[in-house]
Amino acid sequence: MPRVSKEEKQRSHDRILDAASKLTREKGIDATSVADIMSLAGLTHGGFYRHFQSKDDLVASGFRHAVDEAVGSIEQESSGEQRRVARQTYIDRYLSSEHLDTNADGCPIAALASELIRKDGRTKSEGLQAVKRVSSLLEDDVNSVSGEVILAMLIGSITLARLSETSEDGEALLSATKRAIESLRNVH
Amino acid sequence: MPRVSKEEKQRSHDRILDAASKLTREKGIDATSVADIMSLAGLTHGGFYRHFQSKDDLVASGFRHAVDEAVGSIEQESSGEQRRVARQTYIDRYLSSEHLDTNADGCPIAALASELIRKDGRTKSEGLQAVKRVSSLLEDDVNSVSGEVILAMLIGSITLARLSETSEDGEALLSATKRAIESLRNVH
DNA sequence: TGTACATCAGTGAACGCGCGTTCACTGATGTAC
DNA sequence: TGTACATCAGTGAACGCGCGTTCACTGATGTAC
Repeated sequence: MPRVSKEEKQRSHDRILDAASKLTREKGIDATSVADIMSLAGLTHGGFYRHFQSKDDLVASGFRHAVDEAVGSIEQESSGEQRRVARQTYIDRYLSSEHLDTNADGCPIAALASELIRKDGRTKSEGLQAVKRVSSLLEDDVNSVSGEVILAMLIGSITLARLSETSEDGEALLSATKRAIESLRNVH
Repeated sequence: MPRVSKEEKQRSHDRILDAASKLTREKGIDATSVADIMSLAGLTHGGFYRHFQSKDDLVASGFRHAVDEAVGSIEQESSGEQRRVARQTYIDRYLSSEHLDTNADGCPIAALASELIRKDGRTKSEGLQAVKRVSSLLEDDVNSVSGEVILAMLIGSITLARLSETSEDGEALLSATKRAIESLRNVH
């Protein structure tokens, strides 16, 4: 059957990126194999190296892809009221019960945090950049609570909520975190 | 040379537990092999199954061991002023620059969070219990901010601090989190 | 526009490697008399 | 207390397996004339 057109190759490339981005968030980086990813993308593992240099390369690209999807559109809202609304929407979605069950489509930083810490090279660097991007998105000009602290609360909260015994407990924690963030905003 | 006395076996057992507890926090669960652990404990891998039923069994036990070491003594302080002091000491140490660099001796929940979420069986259950124990330790009777929210802030904060480009950035985030926790305490 | 040929996306078998686990073995420890 | 024997902690080779990566191959795509 092969070879395949340039357009078809680009579509394959995108599917591999999507598959990697979701599978790594769902099962973790180490537990996701190249063959799993290719299979989800509807291909066999042998063709992988026509698209990426290595698994590490794909993981870094897949992570970046996930971050772009999560915050890319919000970053466009350059300032003022629209930015404020987008930020609040982001927080509300982050602390929603949907985000609690859907790791595969959820925040890539939260999903991969303890693996990212131990990575190096491009994957680590994409992790650092992601934290910066989301932090600056959450930065609020009118008061002094930093975007990084808010992000820490979001990540810690969704992580612990996923380590709760029941989804009710998890949702209660997410709500409590939301109230805490609002309290912090009103302090200064 | 073998066999070895009961006391000697107990010492081996403890060394294996210690080694597992540190190595998994340092390198992650999947990236730590049974042979690595046995080697750090001064033994060869073959003897492992005289001590534990499986790697999973050891990981769960090692995690429990780490949690006991971290909070066991503080849990003894049953109430009142001593408890309050112990809790503040815990938070100060958690948000210290020492904790930033020493993953192997640091909070096991933060070190393994995104791996624990995906585990099942005893390891997952030890993770759930650990969150409960540390949360209730951080619960403050005099005001309404829950222990779980504080723990979420601690875990999110140390994780992001470890994903900072410089240790100065990391320490700044830890300090900012400390101030945020104090603000929350004074709100209600 | 049509033809001849080079390219290369995708396939599936194969590679070397490290993993968790098993096993035959050793010899000091523990126990029964 | 001393002796004979069973137990079993620890060793190191071996197992089957899945992994990331490589490779010869196929045949449609892309290109040069």
